Amino acid sequence: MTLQDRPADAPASLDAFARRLQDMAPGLPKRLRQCADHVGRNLDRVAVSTVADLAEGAGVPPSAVMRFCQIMGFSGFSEMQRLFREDYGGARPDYATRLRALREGAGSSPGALLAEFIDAGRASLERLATQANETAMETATHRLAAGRMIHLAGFRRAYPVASYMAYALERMGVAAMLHSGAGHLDQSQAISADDAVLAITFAPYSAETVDLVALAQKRGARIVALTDGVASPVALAGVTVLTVEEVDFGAFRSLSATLAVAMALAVAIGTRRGTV
Amino acid sequence: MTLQDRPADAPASLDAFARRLQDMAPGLPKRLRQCADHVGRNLDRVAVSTVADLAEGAGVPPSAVMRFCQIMGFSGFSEMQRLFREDYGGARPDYATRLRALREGAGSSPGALLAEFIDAGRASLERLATQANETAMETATHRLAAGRMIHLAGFRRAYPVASYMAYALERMGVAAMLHSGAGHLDQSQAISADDAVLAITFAPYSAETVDLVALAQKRGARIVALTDGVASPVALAGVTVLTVEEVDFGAFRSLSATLAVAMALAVAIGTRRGTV
DNA sequence: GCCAAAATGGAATAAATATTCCATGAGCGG
DNA sequence: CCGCTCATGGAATATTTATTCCATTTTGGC
Repeated sequence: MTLQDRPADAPASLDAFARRLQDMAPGLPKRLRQCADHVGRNLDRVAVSTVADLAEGAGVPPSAVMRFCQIMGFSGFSEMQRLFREDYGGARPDYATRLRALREGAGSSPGALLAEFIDAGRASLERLATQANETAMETATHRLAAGRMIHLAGFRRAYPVASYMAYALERMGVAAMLHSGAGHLDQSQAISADDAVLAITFAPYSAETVDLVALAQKRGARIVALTDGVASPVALAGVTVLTVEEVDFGAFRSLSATLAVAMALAVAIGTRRGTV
Repeated sequence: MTLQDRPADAPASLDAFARRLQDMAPGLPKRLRQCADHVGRNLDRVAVSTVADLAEGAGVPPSAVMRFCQIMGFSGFSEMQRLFREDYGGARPDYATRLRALREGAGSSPGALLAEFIDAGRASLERLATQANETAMETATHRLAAGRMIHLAGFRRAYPVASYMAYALERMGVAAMLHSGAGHLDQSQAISADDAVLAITFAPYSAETVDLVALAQKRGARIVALTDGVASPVALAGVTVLTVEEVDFGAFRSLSATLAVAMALAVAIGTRRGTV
């Protein structure tokens, strides 16, 4: 790889750009490597930066940045920047502005609180997008779809998630049982080796859920856990673990990310079962 | 208002900018008015546009844009753009890139579905931020907090929202009753004139919720409805209506925005009751 | 309908920014 | 250690972009 052999074509999208960056970065000489690293870590600034800005950020002279643009397949910096400016979907500034306005209210005014919850929800979703483990979700889908029926366990703050999933699965004709704890009946006896269990729980983990997972494991059921990862007590051997980090606001957790995972699972299961 | 008397100081934030735009726009002559309108409707493009771009978009010559920048209090376009570029928190390109990558999978792969749900959730939250009615939320908070206890009604897909609210209110020591329909008991008899009712329902509106609201109205209870606005059957006389538009993905609705409103209400009520 | 004040458009100029080029230095194989 | 190739930095240049200025048009008051 030398500076002579540059790709003939420019990346046509930010994805293509990211891919090419990944491809080329390892074989690049020092200065160009610095450019690649800096650009990679500051993709959002490219649209609003000058050559000089980027050069300074990367600790290289402007001419190095120019060379970098060229080996990436662009005629120069301007062409590269055009890609970033066009693709830039926009941070919906109306949204941002409005959010600030809402937040201006007194600390406990409904508007200010709403702004916080909106922000927590959005942050959770964005984090989920970057952290989601597709492989784990594939595995989870297979295991849950393979069961005769699906047991849903989620109490306290996980209960809304479990109940929405129960609703979705029911709508798609997938047999599911929501373990609600209603009437203090011990529904866990219904779990058999043919079944699949989805346990949803977050710190502080409710004892009912942990017990239910232990029982299900003993019975030989397929188990998937939707939890917050860090040393979750349901992350036993043989359990497929899906982790979701939610952003809290005050004492209350946004459920946005958890719900997104739950719904994606539900629809994937429904599709796989061919019942939709 | 003439072009002579321009403000001495430049807005220091996008908020301040938006406020000033609002202030000044009405009294502006034709061309500058066009600039103001165009900029106001394209705040997200300012950071990545040139004077010529904006001028073309607004249908005015570049010099008009320059004058516009100056009457807004900036020394020129560059200074104004700097404000936009700095504030430009960024569309989290990692997030955007990752989302595209997820979506690349087959239509029903869990990853692709997850991307859709994440996007629907985020879109819902952003829309909520711009459309939320603070006054209505204030009113709703007062009415709900004033009741002896709060009845929560939400079935089918609204049930997760109602149940999370029940959880939150319980945690804050606010008396609340979740009308679950379990056991086919008619819990609605519990509603008295001293109470407040929060009805959560979306098209197709469940009959139970509509009936419950009608009964509560007859009993003289304070009623708040969290619904999707367009001719909702629970928007009766005397009912405080909070509208939330969710973005659907396929057959399933994101609950992100609805949950954000619900949680903001819950915490506002808890605070008002002084129990937190 | 005339006059003054304000607004406008476009061309001229200034400034910022991108891009090229080449002399120099570093690294590598023989 | 020499010679070759490739990488590098900086200065010179080209291009784009912002900004000013002023002649002309429009507007509003009398």
